[in-house]
Amino acid sequence: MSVTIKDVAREAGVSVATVSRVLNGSTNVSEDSSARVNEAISRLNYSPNFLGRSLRRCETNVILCIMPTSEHSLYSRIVSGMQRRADELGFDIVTAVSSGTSAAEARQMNMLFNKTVDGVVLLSTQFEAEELNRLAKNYDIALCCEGVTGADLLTVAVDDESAAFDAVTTLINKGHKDIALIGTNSESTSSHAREDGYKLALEMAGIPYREEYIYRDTYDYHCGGDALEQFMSLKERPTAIFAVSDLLAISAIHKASEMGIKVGSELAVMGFDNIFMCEMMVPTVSTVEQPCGKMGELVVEKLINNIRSENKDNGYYTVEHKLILRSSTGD
Amino acid sequence: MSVTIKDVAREAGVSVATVSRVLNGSTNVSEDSSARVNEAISRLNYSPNFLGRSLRRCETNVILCIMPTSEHSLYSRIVSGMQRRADELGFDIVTAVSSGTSAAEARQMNMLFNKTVDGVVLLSTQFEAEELNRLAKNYDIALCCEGVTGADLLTVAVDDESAAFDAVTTLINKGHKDIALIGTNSESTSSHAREDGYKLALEMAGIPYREEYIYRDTYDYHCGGDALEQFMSLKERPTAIFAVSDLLAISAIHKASEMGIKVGSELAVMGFDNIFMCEMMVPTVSTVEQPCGKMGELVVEKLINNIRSENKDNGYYTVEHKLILRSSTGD
DNA sequence: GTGAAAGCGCTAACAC
DNA sequence: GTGTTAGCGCTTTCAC
Repeated sequence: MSVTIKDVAREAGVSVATVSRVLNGSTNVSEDSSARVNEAISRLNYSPNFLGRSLRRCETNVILCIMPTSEHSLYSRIVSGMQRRADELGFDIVTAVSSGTSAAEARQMNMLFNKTVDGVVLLSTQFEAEELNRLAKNYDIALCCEGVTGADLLTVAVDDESAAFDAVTTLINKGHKDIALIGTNSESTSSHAREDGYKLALEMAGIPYREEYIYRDTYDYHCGGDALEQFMSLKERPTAIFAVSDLLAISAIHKASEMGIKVGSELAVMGFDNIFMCEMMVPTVSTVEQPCGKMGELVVEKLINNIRSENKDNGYYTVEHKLILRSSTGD
Repeated sequence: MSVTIKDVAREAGVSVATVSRVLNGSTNVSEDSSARVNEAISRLNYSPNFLGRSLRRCETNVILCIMPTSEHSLYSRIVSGMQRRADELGFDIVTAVSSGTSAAEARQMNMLFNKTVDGVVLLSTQFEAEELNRLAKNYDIALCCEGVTGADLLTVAVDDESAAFDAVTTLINKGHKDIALIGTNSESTSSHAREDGYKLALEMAGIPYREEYIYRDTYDYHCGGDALEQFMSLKERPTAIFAVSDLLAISAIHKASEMGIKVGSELAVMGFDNIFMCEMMVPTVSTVEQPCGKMGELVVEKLINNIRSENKDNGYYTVEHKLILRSSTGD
């Protein structure tokens, strides 16, 4: 059916070994042979079978990126960065969406076990630290964007606590004292770290922590609006809100707008992630930007190093965040 | 290094053939052997090498979905549908992002040529019809969401012309006569078909087509706002706008809001696609919904049929669209 | 500079 | 019901 290296060899009048040498850029081939092989290749429209090659070489040069959803511009941008660097290093990136379920994630991890891919990058995971540590012993796995407490494997992420600290401190410097937090009950470490940063910022400014200014639910869109409703039902309404994700911030802004509250002047709102929508909203949304492209590049580079090397780097690499101030905080 | 079928065979005290039979659910294995093999498998934590299997079977049971961007909820939802159906049929879906460049797309198509995947679904493509027809002769390729004029291969999409016709007719039925169009100059067939639907709706209602009510640029976000500015500079401003994509509609709404124009009452805006953001905007955005999940399921099912069969189905399958009316049209 | 041949891990045809 | 073996397409050692 398909044209193989044998066909090329026959067509070029050389052995398969010579064809293979040409394919892999070996120097030990005469110009004449090389030319005849290349000619045969294009004449037959030959494309090497990577299954054979990978089986023989015990490597695929493919990295799988598993993400909970592809509907998050944060992830898309990380993947773009991964692709950029992978391309330079001769690797391909393929992605799979786990929908945040451990069943799907486990199934997709099979591609690692059955040698379909050389390594995996997890953008947020359902696996426990223990399980990850066990897996990382035998396979090349990395976390990106979202660390796991207690997991001892290659990780690239922003310093969530310090980023949240900066965000809230910015609100404080604008004169706000009554600052509410929209957090989550999820097990995600980033959510907790951002909450820690919020608390620290208040503490450093000598502002008392008030339990009624904290709303915790899930990352689901409607929770932002729910939080806002609750905050606005308080006697002492907050004048500013820090949400641990842009989507929650946007939902809160949406609800505020419905309630006739002027976001930007009457109420300041700050999100986290800098998703595209932040610029499209009315008002535009202030937020903390994660350097997605850079995170993707870095994690791929480190992971490929691990794939190629014996002694694994299981470091935790922190990348710089950046505050983006827009209309929702009156900027 | 890795544990292979041989190790399992030795451990279980049987031949590799028997292990293979157990692995593949053959009935011709005694209960005793089967039990011993399964025991050995779990004792050794064995996972079959898919490179070996795929090489031997000449199939991978993996389908690649190439998309121009992963930052479009439309595509994410299509992929979800693809995964759902693929899972039922024993296939895996992996995705790759071409960024809308033919270079990346061509590189990703290599996975088809080098046997890394069994088939490809293209969600919008840079390939010409001719090229696609040539490729489809030898490989299993399908288009989803976006057809290509003159391409004779398996395609699943909505009837863009009829969908746009319905959208514009809805505006007309609301009493609008001055209806502008935000289209594109892109080569995408869907954009053109939607423009045709717009024209047809006007024609059927006896409303004259006015060139100054047409704005064509790219799918880029800012173009919606640019269009709105131009429309509002006209002496006779349109009272309604139909945009060929939600992003363009949202951009126009954003700009209108900046200009103090009340969208929903003073100006009706209708988009296309029903992306998540439609519900998050203030006002929420009326639009035409494409049945993404269904399209994904259908295209995967048909493509797998093609992969498994000799005579290829290169039909063009149309799925039903649905109008979603929200605040931006005063609903 | 080149070819013959072994073997990567697996499945399936064949023999018993 | 089970084992032996050829061979999928490729790379790479070894010999020349």
